[in-house]
Amino acid sequence: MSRPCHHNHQEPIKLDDLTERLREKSQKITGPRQAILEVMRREAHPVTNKKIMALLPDGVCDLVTVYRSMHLLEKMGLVRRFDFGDGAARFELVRGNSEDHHHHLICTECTTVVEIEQCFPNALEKQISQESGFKKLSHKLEFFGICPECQS
Amino acid sequence: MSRPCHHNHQEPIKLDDLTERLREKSQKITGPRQAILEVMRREAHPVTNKKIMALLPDGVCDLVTVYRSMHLLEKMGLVRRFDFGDGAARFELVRGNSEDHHHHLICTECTTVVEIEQCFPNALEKQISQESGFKKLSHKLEFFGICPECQS
DNA sequence: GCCTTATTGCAAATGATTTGCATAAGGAGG
DNA sequence: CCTCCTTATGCAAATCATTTGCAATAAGGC
Ligand SMILES: [Mn+2]
Ligand SMILES: [Mn+2]
Ligand SMILES: [Zn+2]
Ligand SMILES: [Zn+2]
Repeated sequence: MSRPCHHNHQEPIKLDDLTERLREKSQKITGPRQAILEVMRREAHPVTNKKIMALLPDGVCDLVTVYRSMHLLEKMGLVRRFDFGDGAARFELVRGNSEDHHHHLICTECTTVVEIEQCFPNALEKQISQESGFKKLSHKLEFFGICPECQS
Repeated sequence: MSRPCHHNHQEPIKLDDLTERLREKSQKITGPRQAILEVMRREAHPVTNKKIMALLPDGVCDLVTVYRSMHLLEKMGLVRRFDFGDGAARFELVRGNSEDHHHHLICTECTTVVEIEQCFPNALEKQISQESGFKKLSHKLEFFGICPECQS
């Protein structure tokens, strides 16, 4: 069983947040962008551009617009990009503190995804930074395995 | 400064290893495969197919053959695949115990690579396995940062 | 409403990786 | 060595995700 979720899954101010931040940069609040954010809010796990497109009401916009919008939302820090190792990028809405980050556990059989709260220990990352002389360390970490369903 | 390297960088039996394993599966010991392995032995860090192709003596083989060979070597456990987040797969020769694995620290400015010995704590991975019910856990982990050279 | 500027759609370009298929080259057996 | 069967390779073309160019369109400040 998994522990209580630490992420803030209900945060109704996201659309306003978008509006606000877009205005600051004199970017426009368009139908596609709002619709995409609506889709992202409903998703519990990272989704691909293609999937986002499919979840959008018919005719909202072109796939290219989804790509461009995700780049924008990523740059604005509203979504985060993940890589599950199949060639397609996935995005997840950033909820709560944008400093936080988390990882995933993906079933290699059925691609079921579980949100993971454990993270690479900060002390170890600091050690790596010191030993290497590198600054501004970050990491990409995802877990793979076989889910209960697929173990039969 | 980095610590003494724990990897077995001089292991002259690799080609025979290849020969042996290939024979077992009635696969052929071809020029391209031997040449590619020679290239891989000289590389300290993961390299892309394109780079391998460039490091090969002229006319050894086609890029497609490099792709196919790397798939084979990977399946045979002689090389391991890495993903540094730019769309190209990278491969590194497996030296020493094939159970071992390690990670990398990549400079986001100049793509300098440092081999990292720290790994995600086994205890934590076990905990994740128990909490999720997933089996056969593994993980993909790479670090990013700015190298000393690029910090100016 | 008007005007400037950002945004979109659509077609086409990219780049990495894969596939189809006819030809070439291993290597077991003689 | 020579033969034969099977695996490997080259080359061209196909895929797939993602990006770009450009003309047409929509936002939103005034
Ligand atoms: Mn998540
Ligand atoms: Mn390495
Ligand atoms: Zn599963
Ligand atoms: Zn650097």
